[in-house]
Amino acid sequence: MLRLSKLTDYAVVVLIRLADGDRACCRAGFAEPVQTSPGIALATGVPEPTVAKVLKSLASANLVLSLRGARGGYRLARPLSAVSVADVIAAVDGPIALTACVDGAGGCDVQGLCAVKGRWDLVNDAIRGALESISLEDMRGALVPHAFRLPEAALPAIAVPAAE
Amino acid sequence: MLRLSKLTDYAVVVLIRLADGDRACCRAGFAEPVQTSPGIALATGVPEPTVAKVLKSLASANLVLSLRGARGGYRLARPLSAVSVADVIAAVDGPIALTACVDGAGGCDVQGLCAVKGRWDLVNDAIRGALESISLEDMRGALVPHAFRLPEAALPAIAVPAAE
DNA sequence: CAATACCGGACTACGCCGGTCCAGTTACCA
DNA sequence: TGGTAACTGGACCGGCGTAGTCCGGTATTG
Repeated sequence: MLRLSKLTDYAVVVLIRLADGDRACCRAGFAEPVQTSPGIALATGVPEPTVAKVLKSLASANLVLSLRGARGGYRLARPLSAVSVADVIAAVDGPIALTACVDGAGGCDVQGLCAVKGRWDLVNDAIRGALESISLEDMRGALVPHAFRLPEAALPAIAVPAAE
Repeated sequence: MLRLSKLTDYAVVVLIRLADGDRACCRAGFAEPVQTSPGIALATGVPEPTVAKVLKSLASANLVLSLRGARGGYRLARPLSAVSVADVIAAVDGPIALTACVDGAGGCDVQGLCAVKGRWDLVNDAIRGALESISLEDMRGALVPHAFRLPEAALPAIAVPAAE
């Protein structure tokens, strides 16, 4: 089914929340507009420990910046438009690869007979390309029916090809 | 990690084997150039029950044709060039979808707050497109240095299944 | 100094996938 | 006509990875 981990889904939600919150909630206006894990958990409905876990992964991948100590929190390292879905997946789920065959590790026990060895690379590259071409800004879009949107029209309707 | 099930990998191997075997081994020349699961298992190194399982899925999806009874076996329904990777994945792993969110089933418990609901569709479509643009013929390519050219040991064995 | 909040682990439970097996059915062949 | 080979559809079980939680540690603020 080509499953994507649920953590990645959460990561996208959190990142978008981080972007929207930057200028509309929490500590906006301060020198450091950061948001805390509990705050994001509250806003998104995702369990707080899970939010913290996701944030840690994102911080390790330098997708978000962290400030420790009291009054600390997280902040986007880059605008959403500069973050691709591939970046998020790589940060949360590790490198993008469809099969165990692709990594050099000799996991394939029938290598001598495998007729497609190395050919998944073709598929991997295609998927990677597709994933890298979509930014979180694209995913934010104009979708939320209620509750999550800010009055300001500062969100330019990104070019979504033939949406609903 | 965007994992692709190992069964799908096997399915590709089996399908390519099925194509190559059509004109090079087993019962080529007969009215019905079919190959049996045991034969394919022997040729590919994949455990026979697993091969059978994969073949069953492929048959259900009409990617291969089956002939029951003695002297029965499997045969490609379409040339490899007419089978996309997406077809194989859909046959073995079910419909292509990255998250549980996409299917209407109310699996998402924080739907009211989910800021990206429906936006994974964008990613799904991109990946589906990438997958559909690659055929098994592309994956077969000219990759095998010399392993699969059916020169010696492997082929005679499958030509005579009784030699097991 | 105390409170807050990130950091980096480890740890556990659940669900799904990989792999196997069995009974039943169909078709060829002697 | 009976035996055999092979597909068919299902159930079954073990292993692994993910989801989710928790704890001790550290840094910063007030």
